[in-house]
Amino acid sequence: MGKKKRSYDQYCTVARALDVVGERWTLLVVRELSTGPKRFKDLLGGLPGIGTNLLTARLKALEQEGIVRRATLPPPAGSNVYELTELGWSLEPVIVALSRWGSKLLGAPREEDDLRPGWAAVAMRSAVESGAEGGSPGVYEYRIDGEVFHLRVGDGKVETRQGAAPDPDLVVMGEPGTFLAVTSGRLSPKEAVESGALRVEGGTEESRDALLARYLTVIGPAVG
Amino acid sequence: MGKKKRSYDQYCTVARALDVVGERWTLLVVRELSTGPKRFKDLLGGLPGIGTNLLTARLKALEQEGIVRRATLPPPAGSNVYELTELGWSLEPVIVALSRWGSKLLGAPREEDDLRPGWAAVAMRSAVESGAEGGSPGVYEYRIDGEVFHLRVGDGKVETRQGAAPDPDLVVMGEPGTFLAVTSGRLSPKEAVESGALRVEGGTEESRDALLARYLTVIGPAVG
DNA sequence: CGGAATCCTCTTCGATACTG
DNA sequence: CAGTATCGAAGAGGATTCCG
Repeated sequence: MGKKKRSYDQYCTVARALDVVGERWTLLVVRELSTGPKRFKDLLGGLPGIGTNLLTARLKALEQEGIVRRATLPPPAGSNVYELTELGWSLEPVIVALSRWGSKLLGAPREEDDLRPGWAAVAMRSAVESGAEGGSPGVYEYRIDGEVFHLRVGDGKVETRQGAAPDPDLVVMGEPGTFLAVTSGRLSPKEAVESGALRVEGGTEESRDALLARYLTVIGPAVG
Repeated sequence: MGKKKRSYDQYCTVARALDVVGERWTLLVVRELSTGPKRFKDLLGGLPGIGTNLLTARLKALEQEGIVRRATLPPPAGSNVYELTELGWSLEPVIVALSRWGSKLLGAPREEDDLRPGWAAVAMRSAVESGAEGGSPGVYEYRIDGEVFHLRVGDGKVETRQGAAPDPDLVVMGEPGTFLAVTSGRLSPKEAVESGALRVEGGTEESRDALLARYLTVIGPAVG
């Protein structure tokens, strides 16, 4: 019994995209994988509220569409993980556009809201000025509530990945909520640093201010 | 009886965006309005398969979120229409990103697919090179299967609207399928014009080639 | 014309329990 | 750890009806 997938049946680029990634949870799975490969369990942790059956179903569908692929991490890890294919990575602009738009709506956290460091990392990636994609190259490490990410800007590309950077220009530390307050425009990066809500390390003592200045030209509120 | 809206309950910019526009049909309603205000009946026509009850529900939700507003067209039309608010228009990058990604997936039309001129117009808008948003200003009129749209590029903005342009630089005519073949990269604009699948008018006989050349620098396949 | 409301069926979702 | 299985609840789809 081939369960025919539900489709809008419209010969339209937008509808076709939504046929594939428009179902509930699907783009959030892509969001989780947009910082790097993850195990089933990690995905569950980053998607509170999804059922195991639904996550399985979404991953299976995404694999079938060529957006996600299963892989085994090189030793010594050796874990089975899910990762984005090239087609999957090409959804980045969609995630970024949604994140930038969502920044406008993001007020203060609500009582019932969950919050994960990875979500802050995704928001910070979308806060990189699109004009900066050509210039202002650099590698910035984020330590958010114990989890580590890095943002790499250069060669016309911007990427955020889980894990430490080999040799970051700058390290920025803080709570997830602080990073999100910055991307949503409720807190300026400058203020955040001055108040100590964000701590900055890296470079020599003399170069730190210059590095920070450069970093501040790269990021900005995602709103706008 | 406040039916509490379903939410991901994540303090995340992407999840917040999807809380608001992630439901089935919602972004397609926005797509329809992205070429200008429309009456309920026109929306139904542009969204084959949606029920009147569901369209009503989506419009009501969008209105409540401040994305859509009801308006009355100035005389002599006087129709009651739905139009995007400023917040609604700011969803353009999301529609464009989805359209560009969907262009990769769009093969030949399937048996069961519907096809509307407006969908081709949306795809053509997303095919405008992002680099062109600063330069190459111009107004291009599309006549697609009897319906008229125009694309305006300039001042760092790109917009497609229903209706004729007052004084277009160029008029391009053709079937919806042809426009979509161009945006999906299966047919080069140059070939389309040379084969007569797209007809071009406007300018003087001497300036037409220059205009067309300029137009071709503005658009390109949305894929990529 | 421009919706809103109702009814019924089907699919999808969400939560939990269970298994290799 | 990585999923399957199951089942009640919610949402979607389609038709039809009602209302101003």
